[in-house]
Formats: sequence, structure tokens, C-alpha cells
Amino acid sequence: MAEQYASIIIDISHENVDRVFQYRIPEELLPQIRIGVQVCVPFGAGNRTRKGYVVEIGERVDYDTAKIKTIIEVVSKSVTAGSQLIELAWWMKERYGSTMNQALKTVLPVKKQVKARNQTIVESMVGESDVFAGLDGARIDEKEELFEIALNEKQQDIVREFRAAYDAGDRKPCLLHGITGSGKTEVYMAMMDEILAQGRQVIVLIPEIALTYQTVMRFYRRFGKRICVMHSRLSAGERFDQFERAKRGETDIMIGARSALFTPFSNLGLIIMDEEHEGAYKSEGAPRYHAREVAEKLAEMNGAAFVMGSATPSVEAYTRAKAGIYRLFTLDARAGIGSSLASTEVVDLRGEMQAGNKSIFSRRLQELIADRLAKKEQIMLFMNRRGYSSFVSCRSCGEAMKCPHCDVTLTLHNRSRLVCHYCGYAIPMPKQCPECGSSYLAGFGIGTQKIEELAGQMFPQARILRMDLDTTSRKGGHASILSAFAKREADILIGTQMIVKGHDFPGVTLVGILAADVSLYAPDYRSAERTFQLLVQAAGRAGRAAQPGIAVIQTYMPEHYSIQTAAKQDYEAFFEQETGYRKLMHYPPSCHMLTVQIAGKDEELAGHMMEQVQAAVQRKFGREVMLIGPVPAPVYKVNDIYRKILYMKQENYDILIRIQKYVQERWDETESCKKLTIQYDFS
DNA sequence: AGCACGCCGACT
DNA sequence: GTCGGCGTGCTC
Repeated sequence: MAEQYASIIIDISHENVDRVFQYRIPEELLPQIRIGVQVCVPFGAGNRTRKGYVVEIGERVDYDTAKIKTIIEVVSKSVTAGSQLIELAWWMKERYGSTMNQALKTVLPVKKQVKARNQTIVESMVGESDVFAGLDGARIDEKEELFEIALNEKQQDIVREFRAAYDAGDRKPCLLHGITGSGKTEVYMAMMDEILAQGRQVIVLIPEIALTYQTVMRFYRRFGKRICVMHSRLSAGERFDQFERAKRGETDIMIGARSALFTPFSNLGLIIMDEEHEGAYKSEGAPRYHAREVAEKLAEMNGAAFVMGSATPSVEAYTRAKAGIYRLFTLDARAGIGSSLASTEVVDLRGEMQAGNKSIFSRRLQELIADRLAKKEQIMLFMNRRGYSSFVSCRSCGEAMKCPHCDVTLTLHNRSRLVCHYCGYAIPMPKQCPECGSSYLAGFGIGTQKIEELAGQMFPQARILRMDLDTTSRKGGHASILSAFAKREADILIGTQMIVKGHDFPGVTLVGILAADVSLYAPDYRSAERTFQLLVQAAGRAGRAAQPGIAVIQTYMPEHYSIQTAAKQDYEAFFEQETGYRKLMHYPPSCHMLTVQIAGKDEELAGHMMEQVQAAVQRKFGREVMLIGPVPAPVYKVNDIYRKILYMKQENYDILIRIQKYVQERWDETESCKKLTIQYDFS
């Protein structure tokens, strides 16, 4: 048998050595060396003994054989959490086509010195993060307390079935499809109790945007100091600290966004993934992993259970549930006593125009707002576009004000500044058109700022709050707005996406979705799905307490199935329609898709290289794969960087992985690769 | 991260 | 002449 070599990642957290080094495997160690084991090796000029992780084993070396050193020994401990994560990183590297470095950086917490903190985790979290600070006034509604006392029959059935499958060793992932307010969190908590009682640990994934003080407090009240929270506002050192705590067994529940998946628990027993459909579960960096897939893999590696939950599951997850790959649990009634789903009304904005109503508030919505104000009930108005006007153009020559660095129009803010939402470029609103000198410049389209102004004019007696990126970027802005609205210091809350996710306001009995179509026009195969999810979620904000709520959806496309099915809160009907569309268009999940993006300042070079890639794939895989493009990215230029895209569709994921590897190998050999960046995305 | 090599100022 | 400053660069 030929000589065996191991590729090893040295256990030093430093850029310069964050890559593999090859070592000879001595014959006597051969049976013990596996991917993921920790070994001792001589390293550096002084041949000091260092620990390292084996990430690859093979017969090939790409280094001077004479200089290759030999592994000293295998670190005696059994399968450590560390090696588990190395194995997971390896899987991610393979699955998402990243380098091992990138995968390891994602999976391993960055090591940084930090002073020891003696406060309890929740206390420190509340104290340090402005997202969570200042919400003390936010009232937690009583129905939650009720849930914690007893589960209803349907909830109990689910927990019982989950427990039975778990005890039988069945680890099929579970999808909990439960309408808003049906008590999914209580089911999660009961499942967590079962697993914790067996001495195993739990990871709870919650999308960053929903990771609020309220949410965390619910878990804290139930599980106390056993919980640990991980969120983006923590510094790298604090994150490292949290992970160390988990490794030492000082905590057994980790709650957090995506990255909480990489908590090094010694005996992970359950992963909960709330709001499974959320886009934030997909990573934007390399590797571009999806937390659902990684969680599934991690659960499998640990023999742990995996439970996802959503009121509007992603098409991908629901397809798998229907195919029997996931176990499907359904909660189709609201759990709170006297609480019911909001009734939904669709208003055709074309009809408003014909009736002479030029306002952005339909007659029906105006009537309902007035009614709620009179009754001292609260209102939420949702608009998916911030700023004042979506663009400004010259009435004389028709020229729209564009960002000089990006292919988008500038958005008017505060009637005085033009801002690029892609790169942040901002200029004062010009007095004259830069093209023709005319002074007839006017804003078109409506953003949250303008809605605030218009609502103020129409309902001068109303107290209005606005929440969007502009009002929350100030320190504590987010928390103080939510807190004020929760304390009923305002009657109307106007905002973007962020007001519909994860916040419960019992006083809200009317939700207005001012322009449901905005997200339908996005150049993305998921736009219908995203619109449906947003509408259902927004409607779910109305009438969470005893008073019945109404959601008003204003649209120019009342006949679109996303809007029709969302108005009826009929997930199944939406799913059927959407699945049909995806099949017809060969979009995921009926097909897998690999997206290659090449980006660079040199437009011509980027275009040329993308053509080369296209030609090479066509030549080698043309018969197996459906190629679309190259095309410019939906926003071609951002920050003076041009982006070209190539799409590939194929039912077999493995073929796409082979293509990606082929492209990467060819890419590394070219000269231009240093001046451009290439990125892969699988879906 | 460590540990070498390396090229300029004040010491036996 | 040479001891030693830590700036730059490599470690299988």
C-alpha cells in the first residue's frame, strides 16, 4: 500500500497558518487516523509540538516530500466537539463549494482575548445590547402565561408523537406547520423539556430580526440560567466566551441566529428552528450555507432530533414534508382563549383611482383607521419601502437621479437628501436638474416617510410612530420605538418589514398593507413566496388578543394567487399554485440551481471571463445541464463593481457540485482570477 | 502564533 | 568588529 498523507489544520487562530499542512501518517497510527481526529504534529522551524485537526487523507502530496514531517500521535480523547465541527465544516465545504478555510472560519468561533464576565448571560445581554435594552416597559401578554401552564390537546398530541418517535430512535426531521398564534413556542418548550431531562443539550435557532428581548424572556422564564444567547451584537470575544461556556457544560440551551448552530455541545439532543422560512437562515458569505440543511446534517451527526416550525413553511421544506422526508405536524387553531385569526380584505387600488381617490389610503382603510382611532385601538401600517419618495426625476427632460456608483435610482429622504440604498452614497437634493438645468424636479413613488406625513395630514389627532432603517439606526432607536408603541404611547405604527416580524402588540386590531405588490415584482423566483409569507405574517399581527382584528391588503393585482391565497390564509392553496409554477419553470425545489457570479471593477474583463466559464461548462456539461446566461445581475453595478451571473439548472445536485469544482479548478489557473471575485450559490 | 533571517545603532 | 533592536516572512 502506498504511503498515506494527512492534510492538517494547525490549531492556531491566525490568518497566515489558517490552511492545510500535509504530514506523513506513520503506519502504526494508520488505523486511528480519520477525518476530524485531533493529532499532535511538529510545526515550524523549532519543531514545537502543536495540535491540529485532520481534514483530509490521501496518497497525493503537493509539497516537497523531503520536507514533509510525520504525525507524532493521536490525541487520546474520544470524538470531541471540535472534531465534530471539523467534520461539519468539511461537509459544508463540499456541499457549498467553498474552501476549507472559509468553512472552518464559519464553524469555529474566532478566538479573542476577553475579560471574564461574572454577570449572568441574560443580564449581560440586556445590559449590553441596545436591541434589548429599554424594552422593560413592553408588556408580555397574559395568554403566554396561560400556555406555559398547560398545552392544549393538539399540542400535547404533537409532543407525545415527537417523544414516541424519539424513543424509538426515529430521527426523521419534523416540520411544525402552525398558524400565527397557535402556540408553536410552547410545543418547542415541551419538546426541549423531554430532551433536557435526558441530559442532552438543545440549540434554538431564531432569525436575527425576531431575536428580541420578548422572545428571549419567554425562554428565560421557563428555563432560567441554563440558557445562553448568541446574537450579532456580541463581539467576537463574547461569542467565543459563550461557546467556551457550552464546551465546559455550564449551559445546556443555546438560543441564537444561524451561527448558534456551531455551539460545541458534547451531547446535542435537539435542534429547534423557528420561522423556518426566513431568508436570514441563508448565509450571504462563503460558504453560502442554509441553516436548515446544516442543522439537518448536524442533527444526523449527533443522533439529535431536528424540529422546524413556521406558519408559512418554505416551499422547499413543505415539499420535503409532503414527500415524507420530514414528519409533518399541524396546528391549525389559535391557542389563546377567544383569540381568532384576523379577517382579511383585499382592496383593488385600480378601483380607488377610478373612484377619484388619489390618496394612498383606500376608502375602506381610511374608514377603518378612523374607527380604530375613535375606539382607542392601535393600527399598524406596513410599507415595504423606506425613505420619502422612491425616486426623483426631472419633469422637463425626464432624467431620473441615479447613483453614480450603482445601477439604481436615488431615494429621497426627509425631502432634502438623495440616498443610494445599495452603497449609502448621499447628496443634498439638487435645486436644478444636473442634465438640463430645469428646476422642475419631483419625487415619485411612496416610502415610509411620506406615509408618515400623509397619515399625519389625514388624521391630525393620531399619534404616529415610524420604524425603519432610518429611525432605528440611532442607538436604542429600535427598542424605544417598540417600547413606546407597546405602552400605547402611539396610535399608529408605520414601518417596513421589521414591524411585522416577531413583535406582538395586543392593542393592534387593524393592519394595513399599503402596497402588497412591491415584493411581487422582485426579479427572483421566490418573489411570490416571499409576498405570501409577508402578507400572512402582517395579517397575523392583527387581533392577537381578544378583540377581533382586520387586515387590509391594498394591491393593483388582486387576482394574483399570492394575494388571493394570503387573504384566505390558505397555505395549502398557495403551495399547490407555487409548486406548479416552480415545476413549469424548472425552479427549486423541482430542480436544483447553481448560480455563479463573477464580479470586478473591470467590466469588460468580468464579462469576458464569464463567457469563458459559460463556454467551458457548455463544452463539458452542455448535455447534462440547463444553462441560462450569462446575464448582468439584477442590479448590475454596485459600488462601482460589475456583476455577471450564470445560472445552471439540474435535478441532480451532485452534477452541479461537479460543475462547480470544475469551474473552480479552471478558475484558479487563470491570470485574471486575482482581479475578479467568483462566487457560487446552490439552491 | 512562534521562530528564523536580516539589516542598522551602541557596546566590549 | 559584534551584540542585539524587532521588521518581514515562513511554517508541511
